[in-house]
Amino acid sequence: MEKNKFYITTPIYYSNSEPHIGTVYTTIVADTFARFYRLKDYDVFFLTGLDEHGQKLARTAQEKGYTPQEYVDMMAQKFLDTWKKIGITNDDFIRTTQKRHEEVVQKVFQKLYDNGYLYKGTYAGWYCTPCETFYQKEELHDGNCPNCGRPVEFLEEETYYFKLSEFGPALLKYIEEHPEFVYPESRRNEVISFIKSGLKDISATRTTVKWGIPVPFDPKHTVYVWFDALVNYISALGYLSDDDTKFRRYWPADVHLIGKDILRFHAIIWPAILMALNIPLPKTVLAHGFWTIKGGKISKSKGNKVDPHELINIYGVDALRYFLLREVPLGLDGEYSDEAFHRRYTSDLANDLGNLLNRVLTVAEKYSEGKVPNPSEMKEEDKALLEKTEETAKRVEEEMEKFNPSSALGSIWEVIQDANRYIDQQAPWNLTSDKERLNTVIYTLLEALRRISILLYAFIPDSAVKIQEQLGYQDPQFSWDLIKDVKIPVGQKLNKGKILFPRVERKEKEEKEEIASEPKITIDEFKKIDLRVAKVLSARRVENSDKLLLLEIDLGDEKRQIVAGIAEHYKPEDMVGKEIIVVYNLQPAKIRGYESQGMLLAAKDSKGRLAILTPEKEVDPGSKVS
RNA sequence: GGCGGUGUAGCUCAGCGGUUAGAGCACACGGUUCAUAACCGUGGUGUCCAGGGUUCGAAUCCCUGCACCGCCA
Repeated sequence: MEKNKFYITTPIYYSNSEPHIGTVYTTIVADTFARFYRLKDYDVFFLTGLDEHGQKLARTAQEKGYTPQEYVDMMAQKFLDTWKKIGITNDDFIRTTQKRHEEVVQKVFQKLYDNGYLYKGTYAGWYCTPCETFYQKEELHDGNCPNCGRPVEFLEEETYYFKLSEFGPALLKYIEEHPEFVYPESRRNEVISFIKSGLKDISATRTTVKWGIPVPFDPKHTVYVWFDALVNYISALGYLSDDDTKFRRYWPADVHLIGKDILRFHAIIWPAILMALNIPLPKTVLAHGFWTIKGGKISKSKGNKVDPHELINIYGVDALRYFLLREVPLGLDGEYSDEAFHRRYTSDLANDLGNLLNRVLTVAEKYSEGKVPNPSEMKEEDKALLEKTEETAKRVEEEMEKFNPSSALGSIWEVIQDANRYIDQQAPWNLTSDKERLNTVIYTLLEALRRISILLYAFIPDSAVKIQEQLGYQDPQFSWDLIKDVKIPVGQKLNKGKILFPRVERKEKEEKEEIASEPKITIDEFKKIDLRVAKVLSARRVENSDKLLLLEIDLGDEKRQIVAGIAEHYKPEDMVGKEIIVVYNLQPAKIRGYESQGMLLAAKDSKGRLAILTPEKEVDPGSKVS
């Protein structure tokens, strides 16, 4: 009988920036599902890759002094290195600059054109040259760019549209008939209400972007990156190419794992393209949440990023995998904190699991010569522990089918807790006068650990392997069937090794940084900070934010806008006309969609009162502060 | 502004019409010594956001308000 297949994808990541906690999260989750279904003997195909086209990327490459191709090659290596380090078991790595991909995109594009799903039109909008972005009239702020506040110009560009508007009813019908198509349900509702609000045709080519795939029937156009990127899911399988065996074998995808930010592309536009191509839709689009830090989004401009490499260096790959998979149910946002990470590591991995392995092997070393002992008849409590592992296997399967690795891990930890309880209750160290019973207890524990290692394999593979090695397996064996059928061989020599999850002393680093007071800086370092007096010309609240004000300020020779987190303390009208102190040479940052070109200085006391710094008497705007 | 979600123990969350509201972590006490100061047991705390309604009965259903979040415009 032919094996069941399981095709899972991650989005292809934009190679503009290096792997970060978000991309690492997505990839680890996908890897866990891939490993899990391989354990269950499915024929798994796990795809990830990179999105390497687009204007933004070409510009970044240029800024860094590379050709676009050199730059994406370099970035691809960084991604591959990271995936290797984390133990990602992808079966292919698609890059949109690969010929195999470009050819398929062109063929797909041609096919859609031939079938009448693409038509030539013009794209009209207000264009902000510095931001290289089109806006619709409603998006503008007082007629200016909502991003940088600068004037925009009305432009028209020739483009080919994809007839998305035709697919609304068919998509709705499909989603209603396939409740598992979008997951979790809250996202499904979002998709439905978006479709019901009416779909518009969507621009699918650009004439101004050169770093992209040329449109075969009109080469002055390139295919818009979103289209280019989506096709990766079938181009990697060889759709419309000479050898399409993989496409025939694996399509449709079982799971497109994505972040919630790209839900519309995957749950609306991509299915519409597939319908236009007359090929089946993916079974499930699974949208996960974001990681936040102290309630805010993780972003470079806030400087609150989490460095996955650093966590791996301190705690190990499996700790990172475990934390990301366990801490938060898939689909919800999760709050990252070093404390939470450390707590998970210490209490779950070190205390519960690592310590269990360690104490069992010590007992075996002391009381059964470091070998798997020969058990005599098992009592109820022995059988109960082993049966629990089988029940847990079923529960893990159920939870994974519901896309909930967090709960799956929760149930595995119940077995680990049971095993800890079992060893306490049986107290093998008190059984030295009853050798038969002692051997049975030790055997039961070793066998339970063997089973636990298989339960854990998809989630924390390195540790699962290490557990089996310590149980004396030369060549660790992982297969879901082995949870019940096979028993650990009597007489097998155990191989107690290093502590699985050694305790990590936290705080050292941070305490040094925080408590050892702030380091002194030199006068030269201080001089790097350019402080200026500015006069507030206008102020208004930033929409959807209680804390932010958008200030337009006069710096003598120039005007700037800054975003300041003072709205809870100052009303916009109070600010107008005030002179403030700003950091003039601060790297601009985008906050809530607005570019902040500086930072104002203010003092906050422990009671939460906030006071803005202002010159003691009026001086000309633009004056330097020193 | 529209649609949707969330608000439960110090923290993270489960429960979503029916006995005295639960789990993990944290905390306290006890046990244990095989173990990574680990493990096991016991224990407490909750105006279940606020107000109103439906019901024999509501954390659970309905309405209103507040707060936060998401999607859209």
